[in-house]
Amino acid sequence: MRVRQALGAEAGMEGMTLCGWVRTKRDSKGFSFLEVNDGSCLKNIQVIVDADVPGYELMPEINTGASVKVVGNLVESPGKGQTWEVQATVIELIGAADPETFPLQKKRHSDEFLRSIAHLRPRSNKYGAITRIRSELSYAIHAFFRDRGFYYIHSPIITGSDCEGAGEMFTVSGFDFANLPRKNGQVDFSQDFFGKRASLTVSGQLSAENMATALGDVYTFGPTFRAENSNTPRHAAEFWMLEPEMAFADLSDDMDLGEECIKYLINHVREHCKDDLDLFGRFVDKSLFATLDSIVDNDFVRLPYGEAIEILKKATQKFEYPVEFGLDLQTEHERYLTEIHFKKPVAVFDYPKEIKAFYMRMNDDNRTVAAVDILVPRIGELIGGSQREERLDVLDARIKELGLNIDEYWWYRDLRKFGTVPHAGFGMGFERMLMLVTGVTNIRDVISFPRTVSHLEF
RNA sequence: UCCCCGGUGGCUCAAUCGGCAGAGCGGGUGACUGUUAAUCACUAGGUUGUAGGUUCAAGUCCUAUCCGGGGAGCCA
Repeated sequence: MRVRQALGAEAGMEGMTLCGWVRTKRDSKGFSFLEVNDGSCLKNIQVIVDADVPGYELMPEINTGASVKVVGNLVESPGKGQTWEVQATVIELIGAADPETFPLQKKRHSDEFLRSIAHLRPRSNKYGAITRIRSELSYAIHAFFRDRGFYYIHSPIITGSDCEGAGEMFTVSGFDFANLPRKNGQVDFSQDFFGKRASLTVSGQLSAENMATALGDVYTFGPTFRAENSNTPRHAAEFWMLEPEMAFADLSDDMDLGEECIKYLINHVREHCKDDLDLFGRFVDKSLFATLDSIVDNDFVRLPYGEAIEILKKATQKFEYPVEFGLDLQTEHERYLTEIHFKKPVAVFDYPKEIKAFYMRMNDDNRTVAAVDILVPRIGELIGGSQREERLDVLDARIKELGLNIDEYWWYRDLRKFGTVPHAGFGMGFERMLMLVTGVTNIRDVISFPRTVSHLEF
């Protein structure tokens, strides 16, 4: 039986067995209290071990961090603070934890220290809670899209395409690095495993677009990799991204989907992770629930980029970076829009073509493209999406205009040659969604084993 | 990559003008027949990130370097 089930019991029971890790022990003369946690929920269960219980002689070794097996009876607790407790009939020490070297105390630790013991931090309340919420949020993504008839597709992790167009890539190679084959001074990738240079994917979008032209509505949800030297609390070299793609859909459909998705995910974890989420509302961000309520209860603002520029120009606040049509919005501008001007999520759309990718659909004005960024308070850009350019001639013109090698895009162009359809999609950073939901401010704390610049431990 | 702040016991921090390195928690030992961050008593624990330098004297000042945090850029 797991702690979660025991604590939710309707009636007492005899002869139950629980396994878990000791969070704390309180000794008295003749008996001990153990707080046992098994990871199934935030709460511990209190176990009373009397001196005559078999195994009591090992109590000096049953310390914080030790794993134990408890056989006993679930009874109503006479003490305050818990409904149920376990009166042990047998206590078994499975694995001891030396109290002099076990690093987790029952008192609160700093996030920085816990990052240095990432292998043990899931045994703390906060990181156990994050891990459970992360699991539930993943499930919610599948539930949301499945309900709407989307198919979950698996885009490749290894890609031979250097045209995904979303940042620096990690090279994947089978070469012996001490002895790289070279040709004309350059590394000769034709001799490598794939016969060409291979990389870790930065986005599943092109695959998703491909599959949408056959299955209609699809989504990818998996790891992506960026070799960018960004050192911030919002970036990791390996992170998970959700990328839906809809056939026969335009930018307006895309914004609808993004808004609906964000609200659904928040509602889902609020309903299914109450205890865990409550910890964040109390200790991590006191305004968390007010923030989440305001996101769920209000319509997102839909703001053309041109109007966003006008609002920023009229702002009394001084910005460090210039505001001008044609320039990208900086962090300070995004925060002004979401946190000061509108005080809620803002979907900025129709960006100048110069600052957006080649595959985004050209608008009739010929100077903007059908792109959207959904900005949320504190996090900034949570979703980046667009309607894709489905007209072959326009796509080709953009590829040439940007000086890209058109031959590389042969299969992507084929999708426009054969039964092309308007389609749209977006990418959502999964960790950023988790940060929004929990109020956690550092991405390293919503990934169990974060990979960031010069950090590859655990 | 750039800018700012920090690094003192296992953890979280203090140490005034450059003048005896301290506390709480955690650990150990003991007390306690229902505890709840248990309580009470006693106790151990330090080359102040590292390498140089200035000084009668450096945790404190200077130089370099490493690590951590925050902000920015890049982006999700």
